[in-house]
Amino acid sequence: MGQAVSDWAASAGEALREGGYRRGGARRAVVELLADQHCCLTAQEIHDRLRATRRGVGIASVYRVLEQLVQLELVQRVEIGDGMTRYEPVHPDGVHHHHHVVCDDCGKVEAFSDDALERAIDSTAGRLGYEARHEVVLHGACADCRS
Amino acid sequence: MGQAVSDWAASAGEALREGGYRRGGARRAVVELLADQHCCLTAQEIHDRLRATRRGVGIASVYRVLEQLVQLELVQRVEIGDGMTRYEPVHPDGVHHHHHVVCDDCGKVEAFSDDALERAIDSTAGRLGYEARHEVVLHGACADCRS
DNA sequence: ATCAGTGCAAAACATTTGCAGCATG
DNA sequence: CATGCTGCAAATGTTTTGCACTGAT
Repeated sequence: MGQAVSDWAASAGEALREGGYRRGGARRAVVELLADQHCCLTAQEIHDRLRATRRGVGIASVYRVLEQLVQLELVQRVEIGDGMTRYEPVHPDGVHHHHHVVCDDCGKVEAFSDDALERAIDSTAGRLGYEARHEVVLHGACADCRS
Repeated sequence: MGQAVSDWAASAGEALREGGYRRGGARRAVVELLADQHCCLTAQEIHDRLRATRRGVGIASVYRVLEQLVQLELVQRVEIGDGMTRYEPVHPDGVHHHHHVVCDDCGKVEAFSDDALERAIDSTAGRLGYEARHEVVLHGACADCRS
């Protein structure tokens, strides 16, 4: 995982530089935090973690940086239906590509991946004439909540 | 389509009656509007259409009725990543079950369905121990926006 | 030095809730 | 005629924006 993490931080840094962005403190802090994540975080969670571990970053800057990263396709939005948008790094070449299962009782979010599902989605997207990124969200009750 | 539409309105009416709900004007208006839809609408769109075509229904009532219908599993929420929740009727036995493709340029939302994709999702959900409802959203650029 | 980047506070939205009056069963 | 339903307005929670100041190049 260390490899992919630093890969992402490196690509992100390069893309930002090429985009003409400066390496301000807030942007760097958000990128570094995201590089350590493998699953999605809300803007508020990012804000809280940054306040806890290093110089705090204003929530407005968190949103601004996330928006820029989404535009550069370095980060993708994930919506699981609880009114808050989550964000997670997108690794090049689909590495670490995954989807999410949400427990509608306790709100827990887990990641999963499945090759057969990916193939089915690719073939469907092709049929529709979209070469597209995609998002699958499963909703149900997790093992803990069913017991 | 006429068949499924009236089926849904009928099931909805019955479920609401059994749930002990009264047939107030706002609830009836929202159910009737939804019965004519095959794809998802935002609360605001529902509010606007009701104001245009019949006695207006307060936006608060629109949200209240939608919440009740979601609880009764007559309606499901759809999140396509633009900050607004959409709602669409759920037909019994998975009839008319579908997913959504969103054009990230113009915002157009289209429905699609694909049996192979459904089978892949069912099998994946089973493997994860979730018997779950699911939602697939494809994001890309539509034919119009690419030309 | 310049101009992008940042934090704060205020604004803008989507959604929810309190409440007093209305209407269904 | 009692209680659920409704609309309005206010509250809430998330995300965006205005603005003056800071800091990277």
